[in-house]
Amino acid sequence: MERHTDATMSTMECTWSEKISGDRKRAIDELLRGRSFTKQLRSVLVGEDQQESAQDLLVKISRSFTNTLSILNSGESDEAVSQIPASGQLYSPGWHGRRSEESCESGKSSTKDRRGCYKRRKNSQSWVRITPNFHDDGYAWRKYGQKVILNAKHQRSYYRCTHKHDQGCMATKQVQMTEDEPPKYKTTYHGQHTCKSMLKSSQIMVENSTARDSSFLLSFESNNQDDSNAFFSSFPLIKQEEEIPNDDQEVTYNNHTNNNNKNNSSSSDYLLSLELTTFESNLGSDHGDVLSGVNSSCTDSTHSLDDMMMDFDDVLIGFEC
DNA sequence: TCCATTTGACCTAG
DNA sequence: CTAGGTCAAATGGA
Repeated sequence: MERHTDATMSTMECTWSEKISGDRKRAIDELLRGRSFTKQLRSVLVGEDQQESAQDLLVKISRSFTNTLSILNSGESDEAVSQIPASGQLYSPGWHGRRSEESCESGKSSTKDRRGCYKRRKNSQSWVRITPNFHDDGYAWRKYGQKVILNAKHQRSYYRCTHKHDQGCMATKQVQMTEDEPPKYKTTYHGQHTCKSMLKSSQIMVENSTARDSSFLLSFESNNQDDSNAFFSSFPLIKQEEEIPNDDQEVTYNNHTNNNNKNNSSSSDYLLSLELTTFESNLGSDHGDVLSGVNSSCTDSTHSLDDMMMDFDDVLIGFEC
């Protein structure tokens, strides 16, 4: 509440529904752009269009979806605050990455009293990586905690991005040694890096390509059906993983929800994630056989590009209606 | 002095 | 109520 900027204050005069419809239109525009880029990409992939590289188009598509999600997130209710700050606010001084203050705001004021004030990320996106040795993913991490975990032999370490405070980067990770023999390191990533020191994202690609590890598991998790962010936020990472053919690596996409019955809901977000997951999987050579079918509808990874475009169109139609 | 890590307290979700 | 996630004071190393 106190976090409203002047700009948002001024917009409060217009009705909520007006704002929603404006955001909705912008979101649709973004999606339409994405669709256009996707069609171009299809042309590139089938050899009709040599002017633009598939990689450039992928970047554009990814950006389009990110913009869309930012728009949609910024239009959400006060209750549902985006995990991904809208682009314009990313490095604003007022944004410290902690949304939880609202829950602690009432009555308490001293900084000491605010210890532990946070909201546990119940629905945030996460992906897991298991490596035989401690994995340096190239980002600057700072350890902020360590806990003994029930039924686990080893403690779990908690890391956040070093740039959390100066750039509001909300990426965190947890590292825990498994009880395997030999022990492995299970790293669970939460959130995406929004900091500018993404200097090493290319390094991540290189690391993966060199793949000194005989194998690792990478699974993307979204525990919330609304959390389409999860999928899109990991977009760049998925792309990087997919780009380098590596027979040894095992990639598993998880799009599981806590409630099975939620799968029955024909949420557009969910559909979009599914189809694009399939789409991505088909992009990088033959990963079709690697894609483990967490979702039954996803096991058929042999859609033609046209089929996927049709599905994509359907989704957009759903949005427009 | 600065910065990263350690560690116990604190808070929330389940 | 408990387990897990986060905070921040204390501590240590460069």
